[in-house]
Amino acid sequence: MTKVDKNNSRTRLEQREADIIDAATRLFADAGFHGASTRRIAAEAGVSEGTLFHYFGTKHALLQAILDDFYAQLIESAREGIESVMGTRERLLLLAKNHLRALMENQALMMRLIQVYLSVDINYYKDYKNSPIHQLNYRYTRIFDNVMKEGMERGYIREDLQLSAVRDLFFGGLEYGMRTLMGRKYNKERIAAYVEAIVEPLWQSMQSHAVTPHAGPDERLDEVCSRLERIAVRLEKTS
Amino acid sequence: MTKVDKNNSRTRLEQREADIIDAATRLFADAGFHGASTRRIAAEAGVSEGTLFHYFGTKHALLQAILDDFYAQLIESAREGIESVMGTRERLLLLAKNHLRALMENQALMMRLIQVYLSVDINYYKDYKNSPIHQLNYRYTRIFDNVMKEGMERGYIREDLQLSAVRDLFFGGLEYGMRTLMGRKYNKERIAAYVEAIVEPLWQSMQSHAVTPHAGPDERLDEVCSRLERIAVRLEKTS
Amino acid sequence: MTKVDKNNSRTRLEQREADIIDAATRLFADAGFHGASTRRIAAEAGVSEGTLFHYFGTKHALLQAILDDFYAQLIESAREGIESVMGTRERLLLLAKNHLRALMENQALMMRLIQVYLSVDINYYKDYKNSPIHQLNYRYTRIFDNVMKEGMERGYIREDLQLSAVRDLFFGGLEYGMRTLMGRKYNKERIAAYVEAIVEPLWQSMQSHAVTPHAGPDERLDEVCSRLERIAVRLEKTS
Amino acid sequence: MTKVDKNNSRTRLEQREADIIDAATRLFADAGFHGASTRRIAAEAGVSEGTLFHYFGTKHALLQAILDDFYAQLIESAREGIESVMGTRERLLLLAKNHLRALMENQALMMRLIQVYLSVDINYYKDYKNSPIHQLNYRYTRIFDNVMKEGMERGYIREDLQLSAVRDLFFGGLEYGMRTLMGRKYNKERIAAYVEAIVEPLWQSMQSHAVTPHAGPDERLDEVCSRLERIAVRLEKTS
DNA sequence: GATGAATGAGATTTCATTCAT
DNA sequence: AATGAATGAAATCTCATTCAT
Repeated sequence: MTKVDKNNSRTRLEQREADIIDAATRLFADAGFHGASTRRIAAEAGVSEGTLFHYFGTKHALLQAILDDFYAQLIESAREGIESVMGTRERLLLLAKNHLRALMENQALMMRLIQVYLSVDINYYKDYKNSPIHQLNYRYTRIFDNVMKEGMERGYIREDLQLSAVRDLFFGGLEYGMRTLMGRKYNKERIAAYVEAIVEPLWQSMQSHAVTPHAGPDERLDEVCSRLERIAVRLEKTS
Repeated sequence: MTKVDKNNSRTRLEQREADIIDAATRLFADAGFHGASTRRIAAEAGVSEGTLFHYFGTKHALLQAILDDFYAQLIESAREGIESVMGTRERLLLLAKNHLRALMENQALMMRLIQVYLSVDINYYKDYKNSPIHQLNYRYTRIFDNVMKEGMERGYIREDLQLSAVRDLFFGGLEYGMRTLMGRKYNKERIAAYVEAIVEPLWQSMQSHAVTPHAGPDERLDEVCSRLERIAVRLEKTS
Repeated sequence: MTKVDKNNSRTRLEQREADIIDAATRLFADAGFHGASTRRIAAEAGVSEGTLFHYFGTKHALLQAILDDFYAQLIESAREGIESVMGTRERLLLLAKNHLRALMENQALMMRLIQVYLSVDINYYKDYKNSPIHQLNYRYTRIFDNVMKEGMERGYIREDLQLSAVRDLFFGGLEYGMRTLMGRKYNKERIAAYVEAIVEPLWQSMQSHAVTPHAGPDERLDEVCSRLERIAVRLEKTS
Repeated sequence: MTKVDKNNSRTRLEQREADIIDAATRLFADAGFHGASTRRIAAEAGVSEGTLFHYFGTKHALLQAILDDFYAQLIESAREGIESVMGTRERLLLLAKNHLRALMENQALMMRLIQVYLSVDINYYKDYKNSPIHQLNYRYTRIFDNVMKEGMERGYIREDLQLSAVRDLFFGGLEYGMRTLMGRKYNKERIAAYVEAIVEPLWQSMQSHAVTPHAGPDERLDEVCSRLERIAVRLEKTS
């Protein structure tokens, strides 16, 4: 009986916490961090404003909790995903889909906004490197890194890639284009197509280019061309 | 004399406008749109708050003016840049450098923030497509598109690329990685290296692989030769 | 005990609300709606500005609350009054006294001002007919109407009166003259005298004029005079 | 030449003054005294804000100038009116029509508002009695008083009337009911009907009842006869 | 633990008025 | 005489946070 009570009350606490986080996520997504007042959040969560602060202390801490949850889910689904397929290419496609889906389900241009917001808010977190948001993001992108490293070890992709650059292209590309997808409803096919379009060029650049033998002469030609072009431009200007 | 007077007073107005825009840009960059109060902005610009509103009407309008200025410069320097070199690869490197330099000089993660902010602020601009910020960004990315299209036409790069995806990778990759560069001071060499690392994989994926080995360079040589011949003719005439 | 506590706290809320309303009424009366700042009102009520808005939301809502209270009292005392006497004339005198007393106690030229103000503020209430103030006033003047109708039914006054015109004369007359009374302190005798002076002419016009025997010849003469005068005027003009 | 110049410039000054007054009247009527900014008024009048203050010194002074003009016209048309007819009743009808027309043409619930506003604004004019608006109103209502006194002297109406009360009923009744007429377009017939409805009860209460049976009509007949005789003489001359 | 009344600092914006030109 | 840029005080309202109950 006591145990049940305890369980119940703990469950009730957790439920309330979840309610608040849900409401806050929804409202942050709608109106942005500054646009969503704690009063409104509390009302939508069905608790008093006092309770909200009782649970989370500050509005920033509430945001942080949301991001923790968000990244936890993101990381979990990403991990599950890559264990379900073997090939590097398939895994990248899966990571990309997972990423986009998570962002869009959370109307997450706004998640991005918050992310950026926090990273910029130097009054709050003095430097990005040590900000909690950076830590979370780091943990998350490590999954991508590991997929890539395994791909290199197994010889699926070139070993002379600059990992950080590819990572930037991967996540940056996905998110930059997402704005175009936003507004429209979440749609599995469209996402799949978009993900392919983003991953395909990256994938090609990851292949070992052993096949292109003409490197030597080509490079020479290339350089000569550039020099000639520069001269041409200069001449055109002066004439 | 009167004319000088007139000039002076006009210049004074313009100077004040510029002062306000400068101060606002700085503070928005430091603290974000909501974090920078108009009072603070006015103080930093050395004018009264009344004057600020005399010039810009609303805080949003001030932000808009900043973005207008920012994009105007961005577009101008981008245009100048691509006219100074001929090859697609060189042009892309130049666009990338220009983009990063502009963003970093303006501590522009925050510019990005605003961009995202506005696009999200659905209470303010009901739909992203018609928002002023979208228009500006569209005009800007057209420059990239044109470079790519010309590259395709001249055979420097594959014609079966999905332009929008490459564009997303290009700008998204640059901006995603920029956060790592931020905080540190603007540094020409580091930027150049970073830009190469981002552009290189993209460039490789743009090449027609193996199947069309020599096409590129040959055509390019041809064209350069033609131009040089034409210039030679002109030079012969003028000299 | 708990009940008392509850009562106390509820009473405290009500007390605060009453304090704010009192202060606002006083200041609106002194300086008009625009002339009384929320800051000043809050200070006079002994609460913070935040609290004022916590209770009433907007300044307009505060004004509305005042008017609601004011009319509620006005209506209640009017109803009580007419039930305490029987004759139509006595009832009218009572209504008039009640009206004047309420207005003067509330320094209510200003109440009138607000009333007019609101009805004119077409930016706020687009049409007078549906404005809250009109509704209140309508409910209030219905009391007068009912007294009159009953008087007609019972034969105390003529039945061919145009009710709306008499109503306008009654309330308009009272309020127009009130300005003269204002400034001086509330004074029961003076008010009684003034009320008599206003009601007496109206009362006479309400009597069935059967008593005036000479009506026949007089009216004829009267009409002839008017006709002749009109002709005279016309002739003067044309000549 | 100089004189012409002077005339021109004086005319131009007067024109500007009139422009400002017109614009201000319109805007005050639309939005109330506080709702109409000097900036807007200046813009609508086609002058600079500086000029507005150059002419009128303060916003309150501008309002005062408007009221001066307004009452001047009101008084003039009232005087003209009562000279055009002879009978007391006709004169009262005429005064009433003139009053209503002037108010409605100026959307003048608002004129009334200002009037009340000023009289209440004790921060501005410490006491109503000495306020300029009171002076104006006093001069205006004197016209009514004179009509009444003449009517008494000539025996058209009872002499035991309390003039101030009748005056309050007359103007108060007209203005109280005016709100009902507002909103609808100015309409001659409706106004005439309304005026009759207001004046009729007052007129009845002014009649000497029973006690002074024949006094009035006789005198009146005498006078009309005299006038008709005079006109007859004139007509004989002209024909 | 939960509440919600209370706060006061601060936000954006408006406005009548001044004054150098 | 005319301008309109400049001002700074003040206005309404919002908000995250606290604290007594």
